[in-house]
Amino acid sequence: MEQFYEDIQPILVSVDCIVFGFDNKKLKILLGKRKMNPGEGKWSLYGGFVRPNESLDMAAERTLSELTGLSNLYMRQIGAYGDTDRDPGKRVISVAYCSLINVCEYDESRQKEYGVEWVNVENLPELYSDHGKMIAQALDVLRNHITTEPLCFNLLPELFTLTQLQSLYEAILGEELDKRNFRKRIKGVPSIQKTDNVDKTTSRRGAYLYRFSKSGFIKDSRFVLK
Amino acid sequence: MEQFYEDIQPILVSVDCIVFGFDNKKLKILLGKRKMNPGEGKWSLYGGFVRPNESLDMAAERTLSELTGLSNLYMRQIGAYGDTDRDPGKRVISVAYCSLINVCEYDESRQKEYGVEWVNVENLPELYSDHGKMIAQALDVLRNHITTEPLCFNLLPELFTLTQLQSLYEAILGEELDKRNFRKRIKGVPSIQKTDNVDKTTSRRGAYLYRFSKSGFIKDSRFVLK
DNA sequence: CCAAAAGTGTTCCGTCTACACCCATGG
DNA sequence: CCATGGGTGTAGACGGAACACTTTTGG
Repeated sequence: MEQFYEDIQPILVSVDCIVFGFDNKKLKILLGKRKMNPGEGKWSLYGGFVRPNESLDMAAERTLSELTGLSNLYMRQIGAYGDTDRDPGKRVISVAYCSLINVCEYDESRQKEYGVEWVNVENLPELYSDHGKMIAQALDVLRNHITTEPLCFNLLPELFTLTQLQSLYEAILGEELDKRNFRKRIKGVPSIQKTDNVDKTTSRRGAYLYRFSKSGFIKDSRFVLK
Repeated sequence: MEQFYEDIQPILVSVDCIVFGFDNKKLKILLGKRKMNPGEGKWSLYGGFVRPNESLDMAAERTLSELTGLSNLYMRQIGAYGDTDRDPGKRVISVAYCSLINVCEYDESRQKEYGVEWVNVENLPELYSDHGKMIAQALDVLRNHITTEPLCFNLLPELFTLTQLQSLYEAILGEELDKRNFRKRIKGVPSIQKTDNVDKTTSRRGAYLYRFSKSGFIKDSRFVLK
C-alpha cells in the first residue's frame, strides 16, 4: 500500500507540551519566550525533538518531565501539525500533547530555570507559529472531556473544596454554574468522597475537603458533571 | 525552547486514510491487502509518504484522491502514531486521517486497480501494525461527532430517505433507534429538507426523499440527532 | 456584631422514551 | 389481496434549570 522507502525524504519531528494548571480560580498554561531563532522573543510552548529510538508518547513524556520535574502525569495527544511553513527554519512537523498538573507540585524555581510562566488562558498573548492553534484545540478537547471523564482532579490538590472544584469547572467551561445544582450532581458521583478535613484558609466558617477516589470510579459509568 | 537543528535525526512521515462508506445498511471501510513487505498479505489502510513540500493535510488529500479519484471530500485528522516498532522496516511515524464518502461516487473499477475492498466495520479482520488502533479511534471520533455535526450526509447520496438516514445512524452508533422519535427529531432540524421526489426502489409505497441544505444549516446551532 | 464564604430543597418546565396501528402499492 | 416498508401522535417519566435564605466564625 505504501511506496518503497527509497527516495522518501525524512522530516524533523518534534513534540510540544501544553501544560494546564489551575490557580487563583483561573485556568493557566505554561508558556515561555523563545530564546533562540527562529522566533526569538515570541511566546511559545515548550517542546523538543523526537529521538530515533523513542515513540512519540515517550518523547512527550520526556519533554514534559524535563520541564516540570514530574512524572506519571496525565497526558493526551492533541494532534499533529504539519504546515510546510510552520517552522521558519526547517521543515518540522510537530505533535502536540496536553497535560494537566497540580500547580502546587510544580517547583517554582523551575519556572526561572526554564524561563516559563503561568499565563491565563483567557488572555493569551500572540504565539509563535501555530502554537495558538494547538492551544485552542487542546482547550476544545479539555472542554469536551471534562464533563464525562475524571480529568479535573489532575489540576487540583489531593484534597479540595467543592467551591474549588466548581470554580475549576467554571474556568474550563467559561461559564458560571449554579452552586446548588452543581453540589447536587457531586452528591450523585460516588467517586467524589467527603473527608472529615476542613479547610479554613478561604473562609471563617471553613469548608469540607473532598477527595477523588480512583477505586470508587467505575470506568464505564458515565461521569457527567454538567 | 527547542534544541538547535544540528544532530536532530529526521524521521519518515506517512499518512494513512480511513475511508468510511455506507452501503446496504452497513458502515464500511476501504481496506487492502499489502502487496509488499513489510507486512505483505496483511489487511491495511491505504497510505503514502509525506513529501517535503506538502503539508500533512495536503499529503492526506493527495493520497485520498489518488485512491478514490474524488476531491473536496470531508477529511479530519485522527492523530499521530509513533511507536518505534510500528513499522517493521524503518522508523516511520504516521498521521491518520478519516474521510467520509458516498459509495455511489466511488468508481468500482478503482477497487480492483488499487486492490481495496469495502469491509464491514462490525467484523474487521486483523490489521497490519497499528491500523486497527487508528480505525478504532476514528470510529470513536465519528460516533462522538455524528450527533452534533452534520457529517452523515457525506456518506449518503444527495437525496436520501429517512429510513436510510436512520439506518446510517444505527450503523454508526451501534444501536437501534425508535422510528417515530427519530423522525420527530428530524422535523426539528431545518437543514434537513423534504423534497417532492419519491424513491420507489425499496418499497411499493415509495418514500419521500430528503436533502441536506448547507445554507439552511446554522453553524452555531446545535445539531443534535440523538 | 458583621462580613464573607459554606451549605442546603423545591418547583416547574421541557425533553426523552415507550409504544401500535393505518397507509400505499406492486405483484 | 396480501406482503412489504412508509408514515404518524400521545402520555408518562425523568432530568435540568431557576431560585434565596440560614449557618458559621474570625476579627
